[in-house]
This record gives sequence, structure tokens and C-alpha cells, in this order.
Amino acid sequence: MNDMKAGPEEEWVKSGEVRISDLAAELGLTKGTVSRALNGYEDISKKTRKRVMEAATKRGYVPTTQARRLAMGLTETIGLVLPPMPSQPVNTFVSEFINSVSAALHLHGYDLLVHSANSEESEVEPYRRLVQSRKVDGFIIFRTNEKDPRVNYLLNEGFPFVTHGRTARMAEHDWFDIDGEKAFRDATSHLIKLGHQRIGFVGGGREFFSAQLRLKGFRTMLEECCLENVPSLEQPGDLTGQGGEIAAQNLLKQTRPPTAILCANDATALGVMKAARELGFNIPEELSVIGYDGIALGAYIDPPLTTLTFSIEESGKEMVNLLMRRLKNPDLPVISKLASAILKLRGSEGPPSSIQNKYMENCL
Amino acid sequence: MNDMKAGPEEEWVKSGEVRISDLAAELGLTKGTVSRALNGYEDISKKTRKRVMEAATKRGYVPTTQARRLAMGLTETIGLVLPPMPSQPVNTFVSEFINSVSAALHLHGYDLLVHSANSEESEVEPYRRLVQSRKVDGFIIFRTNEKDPRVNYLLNEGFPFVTHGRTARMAEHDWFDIDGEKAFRDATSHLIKLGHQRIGFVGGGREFFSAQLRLKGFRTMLEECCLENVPSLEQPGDLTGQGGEIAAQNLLKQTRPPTAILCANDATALGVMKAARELGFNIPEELSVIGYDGIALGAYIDPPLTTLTFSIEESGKEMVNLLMRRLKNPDLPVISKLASAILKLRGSEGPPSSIQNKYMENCL
DNA sequence: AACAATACCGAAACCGGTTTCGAAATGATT
DNA sequence: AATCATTTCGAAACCGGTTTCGGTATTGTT
Repeated sequence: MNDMKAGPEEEWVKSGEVRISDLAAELGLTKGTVSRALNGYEDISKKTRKRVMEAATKRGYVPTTQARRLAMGLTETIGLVLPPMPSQPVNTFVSEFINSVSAALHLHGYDLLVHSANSEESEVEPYRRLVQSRKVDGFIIFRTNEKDPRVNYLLNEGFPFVTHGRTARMAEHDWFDIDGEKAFRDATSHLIKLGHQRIGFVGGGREFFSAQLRLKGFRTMLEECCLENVPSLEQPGDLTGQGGEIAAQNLLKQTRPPTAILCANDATALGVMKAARELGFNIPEELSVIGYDGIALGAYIDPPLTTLTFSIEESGKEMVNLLMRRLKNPDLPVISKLASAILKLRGSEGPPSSIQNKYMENCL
Repeated sequence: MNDMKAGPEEEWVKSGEVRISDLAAELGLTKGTVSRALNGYEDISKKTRKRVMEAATKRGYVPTTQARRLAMGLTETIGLVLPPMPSQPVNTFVSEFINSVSAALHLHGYDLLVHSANSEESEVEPYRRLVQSRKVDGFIIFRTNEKDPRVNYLLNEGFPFVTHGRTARMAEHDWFDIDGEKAFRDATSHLIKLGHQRIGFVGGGREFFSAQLRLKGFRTMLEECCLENVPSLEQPGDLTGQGGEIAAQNLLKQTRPPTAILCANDATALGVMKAARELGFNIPEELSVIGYDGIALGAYIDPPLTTLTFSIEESGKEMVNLLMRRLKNPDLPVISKLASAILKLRGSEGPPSSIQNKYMENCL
């Protein structure tokens, strides 16, 4: 720029080819000095700092991440291990979550390493490998189980992590979660206010803590409204569409089928709706269905699926905040954050057709 | 193990705390020798190799990835930049794709770095940063545009990458793609054989090469079967549900609406089905709908969505294979791989109700 | 037994940065 | 002008590995 007559040998088109030693040699300094100048050390004169800065931008110098990280003894990388995919993935949660986590990490100068789990090996194996090879500084864990081997392993190692979802040892680690219990209280209350008295519930596997909490919210609200808790109306599920189908058949073939079904997630709800259609139940006239997750696709089916939804972006952000705090100071007391889901009414629920059960007015 | 009387100071519970220099000191060797022993060099005696190996496993030595990579001048990491999320993501492609790519990379000892794109900056900016900071050895790119700035940048830099989807410069880089043209010829042919003569098409944005190829397949088959190509039956879309709704309204409000609609993807098809329902069209009796992507959710709606589907897992594997080949030998000629989609009949298509147009028998 | 060939390992440079320490140069103080 | 405090930078160690080179010790050959 400052000397066009220098000719083409002055061009530095290819990026990333200049090292700190090149800069140092060019400026007649040592690489230590150049490094300190670039990193804002106080023992560098304004003049040389300016020289260094200008040369760096002119030559397009960008420090080699690997070398910097090795020298500083950190990886600036967070690991996220994908659980083995269900055969029929219906949820966009994972990609949205990865997106928001990655974006939030980037603000802190951290990278996201995504690892896939091999279903043939132990669940903790990927974590062990990443820890031992020192590829990451911490983990983002989601879809926790109540007794989670990953959590146990990392707690034992003293390795930083944050979970999306609670565990049996939630008092020992940072976590973020959606208040599924409250969400299902709300949804149940909504159905009761509509006049429903026989409400079915399709849960998730026992291993998923969150599904248990949703069931708890359902039961709590039933009790609060003086409605009987009928065991046959509580069906187990597996958070998949197929599980929903089976559960719905069990519910709807009963002599007194429920007039509404709460589902532990949207995939389950879709299965329930499919089975209901096949058994001749009109939705929402003869059967109300409510899901959980807020998947966008629910808006395009007939009728659109009423669901409990929450901000995945916020989840990602909050979890990253928790993790960054932990990395900065490992000795801080554990903290947690509970966010709430909101009931998104879209049309798959309504008042029961035959008000054969009188509404119990002693409960609001 | 060999001396339990040594007491607890012989325990090495915490993993990843032992360095190669520790091993060397313990064995009375230099770290260079230990390194060569572990990496299978020939100039190490069987005896010392055995000693080193045993000590390594006993102490749980795992080399620090950062240091190894710095020394060897490679990152063993592949970058994948997520495109800015649409406001309403309906597709599980991304998470499945990440999963399969990650798994395939792992087999080669590579990691996957997932980066999110900031919609406020240039599309190539994330790539530039990752290249300059030398965080990755190559890229996996998906959802290509015909004129793709990312491809232009990386080609100019001479940086390795593979695309999922073709571009205008596909002769210059490795790519993997689904043969969307053939897929839509098949789908169109299927509809024609069912008796349809007025077939609508809802495309994607002009920038998506793949959407253009699907349109081409549609047109080709129409021509092959001597059916008139009616411009008003070709509607633009944007690969979203909303776009599908608008396009369907444009199609179905015509005086002679189509009896079938082909959609550039499943999200669009869902929007089309929603609009059709609202306009009183029965599917598939009065309107056939076919999508593309094979999203699992399509099986749970009413009627289940007939779609063109392909193996995302295979896509990921193949792309990783292409990229690994390129990294091993950058000077190899570019190659590409075209996989085919298959028509998955699920029920959203059937013969047109009123056979008002006689079937042209001069075409099969 | 003398010599050449081979096996085996140590020493040291290197990857590309960061950070500590001390010395030289500069400025301030008396 | 001599002394002391500051500013500014060079030298070198370090992070944790890999890889080249050369020198012994051992073996094989005549």
C-alpha cells in the first residue's frame, strides 16, 4: 500500500501463512515482544505497539490457535455428545440447540466440538475419551436421566459441565431445566377448566427425569382439583410416535376412555393423534390432545397441535453462561436455572363433547 | 498392581494427568524414545517397546491432542458451519446430518467443529475465521447455492472442502448430491401414471441449485409424456411451510386447479396440505401432494405424506470419504458422487377423482 | 581378532505461540 | 554528576508432544 513500486512480491494474498516469528524478524523484534505487544501487555512502548499492530494487520497475521492454546494450557472448546439417534427422529430440538449453544460459545471465544455416540459402547466412553485426550474444557449435556452415568463420571473426575435437565445429583452440579412440572400443571388445569374430568397421560421412559416431573405435575393438579387419579389413565411411553400410538390404543379402547390426553412430548402426541384417527375419534371434539416441545411442524397438521413450548435459544444461552462461570471459577457453589414453558393453544384441545361429568365447582 | 504394599501413593485415579515426560522419567528413557515406542517406530527394541506400552497403559497415558497436533502440523478437525436458522425449522436433516458426519469423521480420527453463522455478517466470514486461525483442515458444506460465496472463497484459498449439493463451479470441487432431477422425474411419472394431467409444482428459491434441478426433472418428465407445461402451475416457494401455503393458494384458486402438487420439500408440502384443507380440498381424493426429504413426521399426519427420501447417514459417510481422500492427496482430480432418492408412498397421492382429461396413451 | 553392518537409543531441534526474568536504556531525583 | 526508579525490550524457558540425526553397543562377516 505504502509503496506500490515494490511490485507483486509485496502481495500477501494467501492468508494464514505468516507466523509470529516472521513478524518479529520483519520488525527487528523478538517474538516474545511481538506477542506481548499484541496481547496488550503494559511493558510495551506505544510506538512499538503501534508498529507491531500495523504490521500484523498489514500482513494479516492471525495467531495459530493450536499453539496459543497449548501454551496457555486450555482448549477453549466445549464438548457436546449427541445421544444415539432414535430410528425416527421427529424433533428439531437438537439442531436448534446446537445452533444456539454454538452461537453463545462463540461470544466467549469458545468452540463447540460435536461428537456422536456409538451405540455399541458405553454411554460415558465418548466423554472419557474427550477428557483424557484433553480436547475440551467442559461439557454441555442434555437429555439427562435420573441416574446419569455421564454425570457420575464427570463429577468423579471433577470435570466441568452443565446439564439440560435435572438428575438425582442435581445438588452437585450446575443445571438448566424447563419447569416441566409447572408446565403440566398448567396444561392439566387448562383441560379441567374446559370441563375434562377423565384425562389420560402418556409419559416417557422411567429413566428420563423430566418425564417423571411432567407426570408429577399432572398428578398434582388432578389432586388439587379433587379429581380422582385413575391408574389406568396413566400410560407409559417412550417419547416416540410409535409409543404414543400404542399408549393411545390402550387408553381409547377402555370402556370409559379419557376425553383428553396429555403427552410427555410432541412426537408422542402425534402418535396419539394418529391412533385416535384410526379408532374414529375426532380431535378435538371427541378427544383433546396436548403435547410438549413446541415443534414447528405441529402447526401444520390437522388440527394444529396444542403444545407446551419454550425457547431453545434461551436454553442454550443460559447453559453457556452457567458453564463459562464454572470454568472461570471452579470453586463457586453450584447454581441452577429453571425456565418455564408456555402453553401454546393451536386447536387440538377443546371442551369435551358430552358433559356427562358435572364440573366440580369446589375447585377453580 | 505389582506391589500392593506400595500404598495409596501408587494410585492414579485421576486420568489425563500423566505426561510423556513423566513416562520417560519413570522408565529412564527420553521422551523422544517413548514417543517412538508408542508410535510404532522400527528402531525400538521389542523389550523397551513392551516396557513403554505397559507403563503407558498402567499409568493411563493419553497424549495431549493439542501438543500432538501442533507438532504434526495438522488439526484433525473438520468445520461445519450451520446456516442461519429459519424462524420455523421443520426439518431434522441438520441434526441427523451432523450425527452421521461426526460418526464418520471419528472413524478417521477427526473431530467435528460446529460453528454457527451470525446472520449479520457475511456468509463467508465464519469460514475465513476458521481458516485463518487454522482451526480446521477442511469443511463440510451443505445447502449450496448455485453461485456460492463460500465455495468461491475456499476455492480461491485452495482450502479443502466437500459440498452437499452442486454449484456453478462443481467441476472444480468435490461434491456429493442427491439426484433431485431424477427424483422428480420419478415422482412426476408416478403421478402421470395415476392419471394426473394437470400437475402443479412448488419450488424453492432460485438461489438453491437443488430446487432448480428438481424443477427441471418435473419439466423433463412432463415433456417426455407430451404434457403441456403450464407456467401458472409452476409456483415459486421458499422451502418453508408458509411458502407452501401461499403457493397452494395461488394454485388452487385458479379456475382449473391442478389435481396434484409436487413440492420441493416436505415443509412446503405441509404448508400446501394445510392450505388445501382450508380451501376444502380432500387429500388425496381431490388433490395429490408429494414432498421431498422424507421427514419422519410425515408418517404421522393425515394423510401420511408421500415423499422422496434418501439416506442422510449415507450422505454424511460419503462426504467424509470424499473429504478424507482430498486431505490425503490435495492434488487428486475432483470427483463427485450422485445418490438417488426413492419415492416413499405413504398415502397423500392417488388417482384424480374426475378423469376429465383422457390419459394420453402414446406415452407410457 | 579385526572390521563392517546393524540395532537401539539419547540429544536436540522443532511446531508456534506465551510468560517470566533480568538487563539495558531512559528519565527522575538529589 | 551520581544514584535510583521506570520504562522497554531481549533471552530463554515452557506448553507436550514429534522427528531427525548421530553415536554407542551389539551383532555378523571374513
